[in-house]
Parts: sequence; C-alpha cells; structure tokens
Amino acid sequence: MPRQKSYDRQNAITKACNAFWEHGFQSLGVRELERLTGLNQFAIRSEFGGKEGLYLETLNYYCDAAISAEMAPMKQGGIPEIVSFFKGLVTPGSMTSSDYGCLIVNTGIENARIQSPRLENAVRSYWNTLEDHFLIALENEQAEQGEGAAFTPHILAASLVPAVMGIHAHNRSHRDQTAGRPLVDLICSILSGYRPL
Amino acid sequence: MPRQKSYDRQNAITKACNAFWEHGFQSLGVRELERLTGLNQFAIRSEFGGKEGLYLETLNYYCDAAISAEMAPMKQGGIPEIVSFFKGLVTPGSMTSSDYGCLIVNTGIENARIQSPRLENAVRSYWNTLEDHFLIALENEQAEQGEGAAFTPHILAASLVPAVMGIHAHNRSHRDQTAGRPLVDLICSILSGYRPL
DNA sequence: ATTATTTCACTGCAACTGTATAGAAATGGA
DNA sequence: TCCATTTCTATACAGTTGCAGTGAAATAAT
Repeated sequence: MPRQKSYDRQNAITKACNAFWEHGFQSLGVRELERLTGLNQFAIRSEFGGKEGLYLETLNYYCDAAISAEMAPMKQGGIPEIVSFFKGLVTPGSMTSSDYGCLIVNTGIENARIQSPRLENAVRSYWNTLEDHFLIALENEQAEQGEGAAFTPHILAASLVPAVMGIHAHNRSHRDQTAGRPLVDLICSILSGYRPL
Repeated sequence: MPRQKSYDRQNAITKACNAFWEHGFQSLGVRELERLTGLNQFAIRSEFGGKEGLYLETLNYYCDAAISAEMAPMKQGGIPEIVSFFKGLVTPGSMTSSDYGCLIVNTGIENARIQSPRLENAVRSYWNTLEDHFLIALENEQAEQGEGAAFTPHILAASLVPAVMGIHAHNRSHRDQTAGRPLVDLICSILSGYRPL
C-alpha cells in the first residue's frame, strides 16, 4: 500500500553518524544533513523524530558498533586485550580511530550547552560501559595472576577512561587519527609492566 | 574629548572568558554575551572586532593566565613541578581546573567546524607551549639524574599532552573539576617512579 | 556655550535555524 | 480504474544569528 521510501534506513544512519562525527550537532543544519544523508526533511521528522532524534539514533549506532567491534574482546580477556583496545584508538581502519576524534567525546563536550538529558544519558552510558569492560578485563587478569597483581582493578579502570578521552581529543585537535600514539604507547607499556612474564 | 566607556576592558574579557568556557563559541549569541559581560554590541564590534575577535582575546587571556600561573614553574623545575601541574588540573581553585573543562580543549573540538585559522593557531600554540614546558622540565630532570634517566624527554612530553586533554574532557563531561583525578594519580605515580630517591 | 569626538541604546537587516504544513507523487489492493 | 495510505517535494513560519546603521548622550577642549 504505502509508497516505497527513497532511502535505506541503515545507510542513512551511517551517513548521519559520519556527518555528526565530523561537524558536531549544532553546526550541522537540517538542510545540510539532508544533503549528506540522502534523507529528506519529512523522513528526518517522521522516521527519526527530528534532528535530535536522528542524532540519538546515530549515537546508539556508534556505541553499539564500538562496543561490539572494539570493547567486546576485553570481556573474555585481560591486559593484552586492553592493550589491543588502546592500539585501536590510533590505528587507521579501526572503528575507534578517526581524524574527527570520537563522537561521544565530542558530544560530551558540546552537550554541556544543549543540556539534553537523552544525549547526556547516551554519553554517560558509553563511558560506564567502557569502564566496565576495562574492569572485567582487569579482574580477569587479577584472577589469573593471583593476589600478587600490582594494580587495583577499579582504580586502574577509572584512570584508563580519561586517557581514552584524551587520545580522541588529541586526534581531533590535530585532525590526525594517529596523533595520540605517544600516550597510547605509554599506557600500553604501563599495562604490560603489570603483566609479569 | 571622548565619552567614557561604560565597561572595564579587562573585566569584560574575564567575564567573556568564563562565558565562552562554559557555553562554547557557537552556542553563545552576541545578545547573551552582552548580558554576561556587561559589554554592548558596539563595544564588541569596535573594541574587539566582533564576536570572533572577542573570543580570540579571551583565548589569549586564558593562555597567558594558564601559562604564567601553572606552567611557568616547570621551566625551572623537574618531575615534581610536572606532578604539581597535573595535580592542579583537578584541584579546585587552580586556574586549570574547572567543571567546564578547558577552554582550549573545548575550542579544539568545536573549531573543527568553524575552521578559523586564527582560532586554530591559538589552540595549536597552547599545546605546543605546554609540550615545551614538559620537555624543559624533563630535560632539567635528566640533566640532574645523569644518563641513567629511565625516560626519553621528548617522547614522554608528547604523551603527557593528550593526558592533560583527557583529564579536562573527563572533567567537563562529568561537570566535575575533580573527576579526572584517577588518571592524574596514575600519571603522577609513573612520573614519581622515574625519579629515583 | 559651542564644538568635535567617542560611545551609547535602539532598530533594522539578510541569512539562517528547526519545524510545520500543503499538495503532488507513488504504491498496491479492491 | 479507483481508492486508501504513505512518502515525497516545496513552501511557509516564527525565532534566532551576527552585524550594520542611526541618532542621541556624554565628554573635554575651545
């Protein structure tokens, strides 16, 4: 019965994600958004609930992709998997590596003004999820090493999260997805030091 | 001969700095800027060269203040002065500690769209200055320790800069100027480890 | 007091914002 | 073919943006 849609929903979300990632939320007008995603204004409103709705959808898409592609291995792993995650932050081709930094970091900084609780929750949830993954991997590691482990999982996990933010922020600032490598190397060497041979 | 101005220039810059720090550049309209700074539109245009001119002035003010208040000690110091700098990032009352993160980090992330070369230069210059201060302090430290120092100054300096960004980003994201403390502690303990008794 | 100069408050302007609405176009069943 | 339903394009709308212009107010030297 209905007329067929002129866009592919998932494809539009992917394009919207890239667009917001690069330009931010406020700077990206609805008309430019149409152009970059292939959506039309009616679709943005009826399918996603307006610009903010579409943004929220892209945030969820980004989070899910990052979690399943980059974080997930840490749940079954230890320090080596954390090291892999950090290396992914500055490895071209990785989901979590981009000249535009990280959509969540960017949102967290921009959202201070927008003050949208929905956006705030999405951001907070992402960082909680990351910290949880770090924590699980560190607890796995601790269980493997026994009581002699030279770190406290929950404290170390809490300090790795802002390090991730800093790598992203540095990448975006330099518009270079490998710019944060020195800190990645430092973190990785510290973590490796916690893992006796 | 001239009519006296209704504002104090330095006071206006200070207020503008706080306003931009909290709200960002794009989100803060000229009319709200008037309200928050005590300036009038004519003054913003004639005295500062419009909104972007005023923003640039606040960036310079912020940079100068941060450099002289927090970075300067590192030029004559070593690792203890670097440690002090990091602690300042999460110490209420410090110039470099704020619930709104860091004006320069925020600008670096927001400016990806604005693409103003003047803003870009201000940001880049700030991070270069910080890295230079780290480098000098580390070289001082190395000179004091002799050839046995367990770090390479220019590599370590380059990795400390994104760590600073991450602490700021974390603070802003949590709207809590002490939120980045776990990473601060981690960095400080690493640095202290580089300094034999 | 008159004058020249500067700063002021106020209004106007074109461009843009996100959203809403209206009518045309497409679709598949009756 | 006609119809109900959905999506499309296009226009309209009220609100905001940064900036420019205009005449009044203030100031200090003449």
